[in-house]
This record gives sequence, C-alpha cells and structure tokens, in this order.
Amino acid sequence: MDFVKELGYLAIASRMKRLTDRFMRGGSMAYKSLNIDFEPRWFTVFYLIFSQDRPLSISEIAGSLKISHPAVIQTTQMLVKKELIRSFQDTQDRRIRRLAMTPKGKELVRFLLPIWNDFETATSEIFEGAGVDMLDILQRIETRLDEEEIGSRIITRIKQRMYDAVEILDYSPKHKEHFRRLNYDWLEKYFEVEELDKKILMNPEEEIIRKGGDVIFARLGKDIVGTTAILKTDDETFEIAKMAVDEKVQGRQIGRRLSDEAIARARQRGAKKLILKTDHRLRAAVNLYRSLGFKVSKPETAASGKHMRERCGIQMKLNLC
Amino acid sequence: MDFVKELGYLAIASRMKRLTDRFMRGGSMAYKSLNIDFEPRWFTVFYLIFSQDRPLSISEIAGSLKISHPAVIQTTQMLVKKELIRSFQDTQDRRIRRLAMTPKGKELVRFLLPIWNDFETATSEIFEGAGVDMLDILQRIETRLDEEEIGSRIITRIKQRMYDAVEILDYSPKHKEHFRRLNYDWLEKYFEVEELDKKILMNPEEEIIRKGGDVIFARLGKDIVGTTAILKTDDETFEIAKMAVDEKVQGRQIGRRLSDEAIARARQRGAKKLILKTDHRLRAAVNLYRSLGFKVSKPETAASGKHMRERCGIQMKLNLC
DNA sequence: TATAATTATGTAAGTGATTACATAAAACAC
DNA sequence: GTGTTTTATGTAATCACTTACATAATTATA
Repeated sequence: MDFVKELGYLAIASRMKRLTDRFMRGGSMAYKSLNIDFEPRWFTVFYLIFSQDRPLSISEIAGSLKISHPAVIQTTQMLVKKELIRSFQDTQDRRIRRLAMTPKGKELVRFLLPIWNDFETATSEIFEGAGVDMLDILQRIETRLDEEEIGSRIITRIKQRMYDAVEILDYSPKHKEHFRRLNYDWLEKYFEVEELDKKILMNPEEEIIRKGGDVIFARLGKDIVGTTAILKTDDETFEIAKMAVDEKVQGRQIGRRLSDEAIARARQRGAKKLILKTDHRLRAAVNLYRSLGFKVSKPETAASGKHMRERCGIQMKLNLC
Repeated sequence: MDFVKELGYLAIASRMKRLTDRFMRGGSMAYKSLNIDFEPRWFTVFYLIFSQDRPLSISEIAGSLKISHPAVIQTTQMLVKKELIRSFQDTQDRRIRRLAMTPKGKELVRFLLPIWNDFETATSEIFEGAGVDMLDILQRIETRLDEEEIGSRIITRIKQRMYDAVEILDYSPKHKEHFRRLNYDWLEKYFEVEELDKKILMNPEEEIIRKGGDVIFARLGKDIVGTTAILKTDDETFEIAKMAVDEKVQGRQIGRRLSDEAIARARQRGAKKLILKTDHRLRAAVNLYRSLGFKVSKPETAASGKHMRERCGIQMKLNLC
C-alpha cells in the first residue's frame, strides 16, 4: 500500500521529494561503491567552479545555483578541507573571497568527468525509457510557476470559493439586531460606541433606508456573519458605512462580498461616486477598499460629527462613472 | 543565469528538488495567508489518520507513507500538541501506541477539505496547463527505478567503461619485471614471499610459458597495472595464479578483464576446467571469481607446496564445457 | 566628506528529515 | 518454560539545508 501514490496531486510534492531522494541516493551509492571521496551534493558547486575560467565569489555561486549563500559557504568549506578548491581574498574588493580549483581538484575532475558522463547517460536513459522528456517538462512547469506561484494560485481559488459561499440578504426587521450586534463588537474593540452610532444602529430603517440608503447582511451557512450599509449623502454620492464582519470568520471574503454588493446597489440608485471613512489601524479594511479601486481622498464632509476625526484617519473615494 | 538548468540531466536531482521546495512553500504560504495553523508537511500523516476508520500505529503510518518512523513520531508529537490527534496505548499489544483524530482535529478537517480540494485543483491545473500528466510520468519513472535503481545503473555503466579502458598485453620479456613487482606488492602486504613464489616470479618463461601456460598484462593508459598467469596442470586443467593489480587502481575492473582473458586463453589451449587458489581475506577477489562462475571446491591438489595451506583458504573451480 | 545604503560574507539557531542505537514487549523455537 | 528473534517505539546524533542577524567593506548621496 502506498498512500502517497493514492493521494494523487494532493501529495505530489511528497512524491516528487521521494523521487528526488532516490536520485540523490543513487549518486551517493555510485561514488561510495567506487571508493571515491565525493558527495553528490558537492557536485553543482564544484562543477561550477571548475567550469568557469575565473575564480568565483560565494555570492556568484549562490546566485548561479539559486541556493542560499550559507549553503555555498558550507559546501566550499568542505571542498577546501578536501583540498579540491582553494580560497583567497580578492585584490580589488577585500570583502570578496574567491574560490578556485587546486591541482588535486583538477585531477579529480579529470577522473570524474567520464563518471559524470555515465551518470548523465544513465539518468537520461531512465527518463527516455519511460518516454519522458523530463528537462522539457521541468522547463514548462517552471515557466508556468514563474507566471504565478503555487501559493498565489491556491489562495486565489480558496478566496473565490469563500466569496461564492457568502450569501447576501436584503434588509429585514428580523435581522435588525445583527446590524447592531456586529457593529457594536468592533466599535467596542477599537474605539467606543458614540451617541450618533447608537442612533443609527438602533434605527436603521429611519436613519438609513428611509433616507434613500440600504442595509445588507452576509450569511455563511446558517449564521449572519456580516453587514454593511450605504448612506445617501446627495443625489450623486453614497457612503459605505457600518461595515462589520464577525471576528471569527474574518479573512473569508465576507467583507469583499459585502463591498461588491454595496457598490452595485449604490450604482443602481444612481450614485456617481462612493465615499467611505476608515482608519489606518484597520489595515485589512484599507487594503480591501484599495483593491476595489478606492483612493485615499481629502475629507469632503464632516457631517457625521466631530468624533469622526478621531476614528477615521482615512477617507476614501471611488468614482462610479 | 541558471547553471542548474544548463547542466541538464547532470543536475536533474537538484532541479527536481528546487521544484519540490517550490510546491511545499506554496502550500505553506496558502495556510499562512489564511491564518490557518497547519503545515504542509503534516498533511500526509494527518490525512492518513483521518481517512482510516481505525486508530493507526506509528509503524503503520511509516509503512504507508514510506518514511522513517522517527519522522512519524515527530509529526504526530506536533499534531498531539496541537490537539488535532490523540494517542493511547493499544489494549492487546502494549508496545503499540495508537493515533486517532480528536474532535478538534475532525473540525479542522471539515474546514480544510475544501481547501485541500482547491490545492489539488490548482496543482493539477499547473501540470495540465503545461501539458503534462505528472502522475503518469512519476508512475512510469518509479516503475523503471523499481526494475533497477539509479545507483546500480550508473555503476554498471562506469564498470563497463572501466573494463573497456583496460588493454591486455601478451607476455614479453620487457614486461617481466612488472610481473614480479605487482605480485611482490600484494604478497608482501598479506602474506610473505616464499621460495616457490620467487622462483616462478623471477622466471615466468621457464616456469610458466615453457610448461604450456601463459602470462598476460593489463595496461591502463601508459602504465602496466595488472598481471596474471595460467599454469597448465594437466591436459584438461589449467590454474589461474599470480593475479595482481596495482593497489592504486583497484576497483577499476582490471581484475575482471584479466580473468576474462585468462579464461579465454585457457579455453583456447583446450582446458576443460579451471582451478584457482585464493583466501577468505581477499574478499574482492573471491567475489570476482564467484561472479565469473567459479565455485568453491575441495582441494584437488597440494602441489604448490605446503605453505599454500596457510595462504589459500579457498580453492575454486570452473568447468569450461 | 560625512552619512546612508548596499553588498559580501560570516555565524547562530532552527527545521525536517535521516541513521544508529536502546529498550520493551511479543512471538517463536526448542 | 526459557532463551532467541522479531517487532514497535523512543532517543540521540547528524545532516543539509534554511532564515535571521551581525559585521565589514564598498558605493552612492546629500
């Protein structure tokens, strides 16, 4: 039974790692059985130094091989100890330590070159025998990963799925309490609930909806986990406000879904521009709004009361035309 | 500049390792950005425990995943610490520690399952987009490696090349001194040079060739590095003796090349069987002869003198019919 | 020409695996 | 039943890296 194999693409990294180890072990075995004092992991560094005409620095090697410089230091220390390479200070730049072949190293290369050739032939034969142009395949995969890294691909998918899982509900009196609760939670955490807040949060119907605005809710499974409102400032301007998401499910695209819906509804109501007020401390929120196209703007109104000046370090604006 | 890429199949293991690391890093990044306290390397163990109905032991897990049991212990310790799995002693066999999901673990799985699904989709998309059926390719390569491991493939090639590099020379008086020197070297190291040895080594022409035997030399580049003789015992029997290879080049298939040539020449002279005397201590030699088809036999002759009983723990025989 | 930023290297600590060895329990053989 | 072998787990040491930080030398900049 081979569980890793069963898992398919889910455990492809584990399986590739297993295969890589097998190749490394093969090289190590070959050197050992021929009584050669050489390790497969030295190869790239040693061969690079050999194949260049001039002495190389630590960071040149690290750059060419795309490994960390401490890894190069460790390997070269080993090679120096084995007297296969030697190191000396650069004459121009005294920070640089240059690495070059020793006569003993060159002699070993002469002996190893045909062995490396055998290694290459044996390896390519494995892939060719399996009907696989592995170099081409690796190139294609690497190119694809250069376009977008795996992590980012996965995150994109996960976010899309989370976004789709959020359900938007129209305002209804029976959800009124959630509007208050969700907003109180974050207001109490970051600032304090002021009189104006209380008035709006207790009476959304009169304070928001009757004035031409709207309130929406986000449902995840059975729970109401987020809410926001659009307030009508004038015929052309709406404000996104009272956005709140349950702390336990933050990061699950609920804020984005609410914002998208809020923008759509403002547009429906004939809005030409949208504004909102937030704070530097609410990093995630600021990033979200920025990604939606909002730009930081000078304050256009202080209508919501002077306490806003403490709470809202940033005002943002989005043109809908 | 990417030197590893330039090296092609020579550094294919390094390149595959780099790709594997990239995948692992991708997974890690995804968990981190979603604020999930989970590491990609826990996945196989955690998922295996989840997917089986019964609690598993350490060695069952190690076996299924083909990793070492200390690796399983380390991972499970981490998972126990995170309260995702729990461990308890088996009731029948008190050596066994069984591992099972906790409610917290099950809850995390419920949350992670769709994420793992996204991971699988994103991964398979990378390969499919590159036009690569990676699972099939890995399967084919693994099958091929199961037939013969990489190390063994390489060693086979190297040995063949070394074998071909050895040149056989007929006896000639100008090489006579090498016959003495090469044999003295090992005789002095392992035993001591006795009178009978001296007589034969000093006068191969009278003692060997004139009696119907032969002496050959192995040349590697410019140097004579090995020699052996066939002695005619009777019309049907020859003995391989005085085989010697320069210590500095042992393991380079010189002994095998000499043996093959000796057997061929004995056959040419009408031999029906070949014998030889060697010693347990000369492990490499015994293995070589065995691989050529020689079988250990009872002593058929003690003609070479009683000192042979000390030196030659083993007598071997090969039928040429 | 100070000062800051960058570059090159080195060192320490951590990680995730391995091999080698130790110990305890169970199974087997006589 | 007693001694041996096998099995299951644990621990220690090691390995080949990595990241994070430190230091020194050089280059850029105000």
